[in-house]
Amino acid sequence: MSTKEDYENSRLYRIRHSAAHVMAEAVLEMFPDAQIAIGPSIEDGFYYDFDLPRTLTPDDLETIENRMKELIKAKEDFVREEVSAAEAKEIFKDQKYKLELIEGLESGQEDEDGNPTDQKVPMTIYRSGQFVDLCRGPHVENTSEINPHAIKLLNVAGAYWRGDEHRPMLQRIYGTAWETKDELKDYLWKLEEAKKRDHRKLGKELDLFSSNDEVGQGLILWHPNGGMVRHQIERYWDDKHIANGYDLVYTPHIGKASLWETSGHLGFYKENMYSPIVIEDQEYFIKPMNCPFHLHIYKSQLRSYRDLPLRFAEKGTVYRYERSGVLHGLMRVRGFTQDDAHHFCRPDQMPDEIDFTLNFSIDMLKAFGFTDFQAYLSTKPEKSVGDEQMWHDAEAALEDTLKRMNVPYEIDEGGGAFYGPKIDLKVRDALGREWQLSTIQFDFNEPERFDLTYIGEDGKEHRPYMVHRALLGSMERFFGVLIEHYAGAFPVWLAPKQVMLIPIADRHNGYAHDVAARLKKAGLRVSVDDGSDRMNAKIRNAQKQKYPYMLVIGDREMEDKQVALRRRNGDNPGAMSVDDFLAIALDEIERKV
RNA sequence: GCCGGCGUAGCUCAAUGGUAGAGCAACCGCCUUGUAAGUGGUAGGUUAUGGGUUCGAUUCCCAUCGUCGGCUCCA
Repeated sequence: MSTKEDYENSRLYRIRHSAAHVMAEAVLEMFPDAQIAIGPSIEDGFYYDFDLPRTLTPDDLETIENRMKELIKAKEDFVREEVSAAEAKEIFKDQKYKLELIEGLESGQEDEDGNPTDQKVPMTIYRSGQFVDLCRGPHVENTSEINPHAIKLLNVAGAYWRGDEHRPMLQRIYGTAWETKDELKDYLWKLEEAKKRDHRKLGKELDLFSSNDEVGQGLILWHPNGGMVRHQIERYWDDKHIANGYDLVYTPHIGKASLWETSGHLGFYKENMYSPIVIEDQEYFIKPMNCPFHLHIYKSQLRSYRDLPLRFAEKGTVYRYERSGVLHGLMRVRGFTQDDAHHFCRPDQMPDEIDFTLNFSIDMLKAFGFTDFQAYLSTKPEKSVGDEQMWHDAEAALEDTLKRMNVPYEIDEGGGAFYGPKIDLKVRDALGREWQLSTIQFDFNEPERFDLTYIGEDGKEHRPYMVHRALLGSMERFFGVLIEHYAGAFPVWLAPKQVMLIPIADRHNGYAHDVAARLKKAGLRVSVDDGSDRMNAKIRNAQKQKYPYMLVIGDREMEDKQVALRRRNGDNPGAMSVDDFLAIALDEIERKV
């Protein structure tokens, strides 16, 4: 895997950045009064932000793309020039966003994209054809290095100037660029493939879940098929937790305002919480997190150092206000169930506890078929509680674990929660996309606020350390990721329906039902298609529903007391005894393949 | 929340300023079938909701709701 720096030094990066300039040139030809903002390379492509007199249409994109191809063929050189602030201001005198960037550069506080920096960047411009941009580069030497058959404009979207919602909304054109036509083709294929795997589409096709106008946005209805997958996930999860020193707990969905005062949520998290409900003159809030309840379970009795670590786990359903525009299928919802747990331990146990948690997390994700992980260590944010030393120690402890366990990680400076630093784990799915699932978070805040203690060896009260963690993240998001990872073809152990029996003619129905009963008794999830369709149609339907096993039953099978196995991947092992099939199925379930 | 697109039958999608159409699914038949769609028929829509323009709106305009692509924010 190449790093970010490698990418920034790559030819592809220069090609994309240069393509962004060419695009801006084409747009400026079309709209001479356009105000241009910034246009960098990004993963898989580039964009440029514009302030235009009217909104762009898909037709405009085609026009712009065609013009770009002409400009590329014009073989224009990219010419770099270093300029003074005054010269820059003269060149960009009609470009208000550029002038703003120039001021930032001049102050030495910002780079040419307006990001804070502590080193003063020399002011440079790049010219290509009629176009000139304030830009650090680098670029290709000449537009001819951009392959006109390997670029494509993808879509237009709104984007705030400098990503700030209080500033003007600009129009952003996204494009992609590659070195060769084939690479572009591969990329577009990947986009198509991603569309096919979209969990929202598969959720409908496989009848897994839905959401509904009348219920409310961001609130998920799990249908029987989705419910079965979830049940299997949860069953495995429960067993694993019990086997690994966790206690399962259950807590209510609402709690009194004073609870959330104590926890600090009303101080730090209120904008994500729903309005209170009033019961007998007392305000109650729907929980956005489970921790305060778990803390009270801890506090329900005196704890000895011998009791620690304590691990309370709960699949706790929480509700958070999310702005309507951010909701997305199962990935971002307003009501979700976290696979939550809180660990309480002595300070000396903390390193082991973190090691354990990260290990457990990775094992859990591996069981579901994820093998490629990337960790992010998030450090102290601006708004935070706890003293510097605690933060430093905790961050060091987390980092030590990552190093010990050899998990590749990046530091997300200032990305921690207000109450402590955290490790987030992202998994890479079958298409190479990253999803954030696990999070392991230190908490300096709540043990203090709730005055948690344990009695130490010395007979005195001590403050325990606390870790929050969610491994799958939330059942909703995890399910969404699972659907996309497997394109709906879940491993047998998770598949909502495992076996479809396909009698060829009506006279085989009785035997098919007998076989079904036998398989059900062995614990398999079995259906019988005893309708009047032809066998071919029955197979097609079962394939589309992604049944892992189809068992065809005709005269021969009935005669020999067998079943003819067909797998959803098209493999056709043929006739075998019911016991042989059962052995295969149960083995694959056991091995989670 | 913001910018832009979209909302027609359970699903996928047509069509038009003048009574809304197909395929699949559903239902009722016929066929009794050997590894991805046998066949005939029936039924199904106040064109998301509420206003407005118009002789007439599903089509044009506005608002609301939902949804999609992004931005910002996150499990």
